[in-house]
Amino acid sequence: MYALVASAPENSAATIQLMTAEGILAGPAQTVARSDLAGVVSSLEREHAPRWVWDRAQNWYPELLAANVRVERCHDLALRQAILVHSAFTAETGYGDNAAMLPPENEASQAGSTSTQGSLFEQLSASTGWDLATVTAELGAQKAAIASSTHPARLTLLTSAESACALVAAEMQYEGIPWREDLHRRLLHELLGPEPTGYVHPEKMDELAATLRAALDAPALNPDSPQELMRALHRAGIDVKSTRSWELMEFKHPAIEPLLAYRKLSRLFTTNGWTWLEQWVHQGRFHSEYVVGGVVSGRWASRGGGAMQIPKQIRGAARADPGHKFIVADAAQLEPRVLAALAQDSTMAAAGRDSDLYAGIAAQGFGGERDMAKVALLGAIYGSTSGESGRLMPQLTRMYPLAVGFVEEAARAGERGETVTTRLGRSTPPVSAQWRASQRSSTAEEQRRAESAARTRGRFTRNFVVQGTAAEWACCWLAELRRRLRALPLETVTTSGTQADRPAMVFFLHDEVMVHCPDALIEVVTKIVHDSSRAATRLLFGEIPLEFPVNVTVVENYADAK
DNA sequence: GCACTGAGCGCG
DNA sequence: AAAGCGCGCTCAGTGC
Repeated sequence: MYALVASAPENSAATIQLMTAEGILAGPAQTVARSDLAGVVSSLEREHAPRWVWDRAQNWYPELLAANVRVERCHDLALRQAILVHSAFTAETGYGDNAAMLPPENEASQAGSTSTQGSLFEQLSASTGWDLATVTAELGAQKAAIASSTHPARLTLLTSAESACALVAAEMQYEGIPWREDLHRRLLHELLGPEPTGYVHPEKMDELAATLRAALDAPALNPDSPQELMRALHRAGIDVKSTRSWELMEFKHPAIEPLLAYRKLSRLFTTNGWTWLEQWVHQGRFHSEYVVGGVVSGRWASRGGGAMQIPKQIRGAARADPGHKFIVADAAQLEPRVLAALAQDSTMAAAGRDSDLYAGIAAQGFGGERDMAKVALLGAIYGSTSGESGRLMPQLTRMYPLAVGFVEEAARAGERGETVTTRLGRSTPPVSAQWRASQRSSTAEEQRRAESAARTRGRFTRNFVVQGTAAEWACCWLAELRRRLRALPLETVTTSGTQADRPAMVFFLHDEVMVHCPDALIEVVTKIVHDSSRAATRLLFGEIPLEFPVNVTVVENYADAK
């Protein structure tokens, strides 16, 4: 059973239509005031357990969660459309030409909540989501496109898992990461000094700036200005081409150390300091919005608060509640393993038989040098040509012709302007007409630039197939994890039997997931994490002679993970 | 004053 | 040791 959810003509209402899997309407559509929506959804969920179909989960689910209503499954039509529009598997179906225009994002449901940004136009357009006719037509068009595609099973899996992730993302946003404001403030005080009042810098930054100005003999220097800084460095005889820290570290000069220290503190103060704390941490939780499929490769992005760039420096402020632990799980060497599976390179798969793939590769041919094996393999996935990893490529190619050949072929296709596709069917967007035109250029200078652009695109497509398929593995892992956690019988696993005592996914970062878990459930949830990873591997690749091991640590404090 | 870009750096 | 992939955030600087 499907339950289609759409915007009613009146903005403050929704239309709900039940429909069978065969597309037959089950009863009349009902119009529900937005304020009654959660109650209606809750009772339909209990009665029919339908698959909810809506323009975007993000436009509907947050308000349901706020009313403590959760759903088992959905179709997020916008996320499915983003996949199907470009997928090579649906290229012959004509779907891309007929897809409905993407629904706007509902501003009110977003995590930022300060609502200071966003033009008047955006606020107006945000008020109208898809109506019932659009939702019905788009669902039909998507089902038809998948059914007539070259790989219906893979696209069904991908679009289902992606929709499940939309639910995961909204739930994570709602839960938030347990975040101890007092510990964060203590960390800031230790590193930066007392909280400054007004528009001044913290003590420790001012001290370092003064040391730096003295060392460079530049009393008026603003260390935040790359231009001023570059001039001052050159005057002091430090001949750098940029002021990047790795380049500065090559030089020996009394100004380098205070400059690097200043940079580090400045970054902490401006990005994750007191202002960040006030803006993003409320009632002991850090809430950020996740953007599923926000990256071309299908990885998640985040909006607001920089959830996916939390520096290691402040992870100590993430603490599990009393009686709880964080279960932090990350997939070991996910991308190299994905490459071995995609290329069906059984030699590389054999190297990954034990839990450390890099060590296995090092043992097979890099004289046991694990770091060397790692640099070489990542270089192959990123398209490195120079430096140490570039020099190691010939040896890697001799050892694993299938794996290296696979990414090389993806690179060549990208250079020719073709699209490439992940295991489950996410394709790169087509090259622009401008890009294609530039490839047929006449002058030598244009030719040189065109070749450079082609190589850049080759590195992109080379990485896309691996990073994108890794994102699909992680997406399936999350979906399986969510399903299994929901299936835990509430009364047998918690003392209080309340929603608050259930294990909750609270953070996800590409190949790592964090579950906030009551102490009594740590063993059972740890097993679920592992079971879900094995399920994800089977869903993507079937039965293959390669494991995707997951490292699990149980900690009170996120800083103690790995 | 606003929108945009580049530099720099945080994460994987 | 080197600088190859994908992002988001902040600030300085620029152009209107």
